[in-house]
Amino acid sequence: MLPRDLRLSRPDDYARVKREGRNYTSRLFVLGIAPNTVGHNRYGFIASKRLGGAVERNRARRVMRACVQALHPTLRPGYDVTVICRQGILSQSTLAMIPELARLLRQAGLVEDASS
RNA sequence: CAGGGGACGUCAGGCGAUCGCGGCGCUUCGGCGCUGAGGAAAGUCCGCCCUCCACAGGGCAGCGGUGCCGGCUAACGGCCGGGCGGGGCAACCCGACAGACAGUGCAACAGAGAAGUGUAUUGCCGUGGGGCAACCUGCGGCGAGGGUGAAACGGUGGUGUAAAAGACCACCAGCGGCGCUGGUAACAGCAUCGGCUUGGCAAACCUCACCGGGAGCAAGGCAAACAGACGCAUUGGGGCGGCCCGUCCCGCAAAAAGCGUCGGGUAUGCUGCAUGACGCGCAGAGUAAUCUGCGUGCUAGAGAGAUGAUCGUCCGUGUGGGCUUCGGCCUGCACACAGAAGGCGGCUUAUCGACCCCCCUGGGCG
RNA sequence: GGCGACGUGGCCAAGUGGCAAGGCAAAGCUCUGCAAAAGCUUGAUCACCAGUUCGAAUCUGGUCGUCGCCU
Repeated sequence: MLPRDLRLSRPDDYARVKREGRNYTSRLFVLGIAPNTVGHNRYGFIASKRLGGAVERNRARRVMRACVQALHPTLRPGYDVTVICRQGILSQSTLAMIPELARLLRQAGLVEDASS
């Protein structure tokens, strides 16, 4: 799913989302969303050092990517999205996270009305 | 059988399905094929390769490191073998293991005295004085006994004496010198002599021997972008991160180039970036570390960072529940430490466990 | 990824081999009708684990944590 085109790569991109975007928070995630001009969505994933070592942080990012992969076809294009995980994500199963992330995206208005 | 030790150790769940990710190759641009984390990838504690500082030279000072002997290695603070010391009944394990008669220094408190051929209002002995006595006190000798301390200036027995003492003697321990034997050496054994004892701390300064130029892949190179000001010069200026030698660069008409200071700007692309002191197998040399030869293999290369998600099945261990004909069966859960970022050799630290081989001690049976 | 510095009561900190200063804060007591101020008292695994030493916050090695720098 996420080839390189669909990922945020520059530090400036993350800073722009943090500065201009809107935030949506749940128990496991913090979403930052800002419109972009590239015509499709781009995603970035943040796992802080509070989660643990490199194994835990890489694991958290992979799980977040798997969730976004499942939801990406239903989303409205043209936005930069950052997903920040909070503590406790490593003890949750992936299948339980997808509805929670979908609820946040719907709250942000990114879910296509037709497909939902 | 129980407990324990060693080791070159080996492994780190296996197989399969669907949806996906990085790299390489092919492509009819739909896709297809191959391949994709570790023993520690970790900590960054050592040693190198590599890159830049022109070359990376010598000496002095300083700083840092290493420190029994021999060997291995590209090198090492690593490894192997040996010696010495310590621990264990043993197999075996552990050791920053040079020098304290080159010098300087340190030892709180307690204690008479803490290293100085030093030590006295505890004590022992002789003797004088006072007192009925217990006892008090002057002088002299002593360092054995008691006591303090982490540590008190050899031990035992005897001679000796008023009482004592290496004051003297015998044996023992320890120190030093010379010699012989074994060993490449560290060292060990033996013999002899000496003064009779000269302690501890060098992970205190230090001495001796040896080693080390500095910085690091965000090194460095190419391209792109941005692009100013000032200063520097003939018995000159600057570099080689201290000094000297030596050597190099620039300049000696100007300009350019160079160097320095300040300011501005910048994480954009490519490269460095993976065939190497490489892995595996066999044979040989060596006690071993290791080396040599032959054959064979190519084995991650990202750039906010690729291994994930959902399942099936099998095996092992632990644990909960149910059934049981006590052999087991069914089912649920859990199953280590941990993720490459230039590469390599080590060390250290983390780690649920499983397996192979060798050895020691104790018990039982034959 | 690389390089470097630092961990001492709740906070700021001195101490560099010999019973761990000081200030702020906190609690208790004195003083007061009550408070404030003042005075007195109380409190430390010296980040952790080993080693050297008679003796370690200090010296040495390792572990953990925090912070800074790189063009």
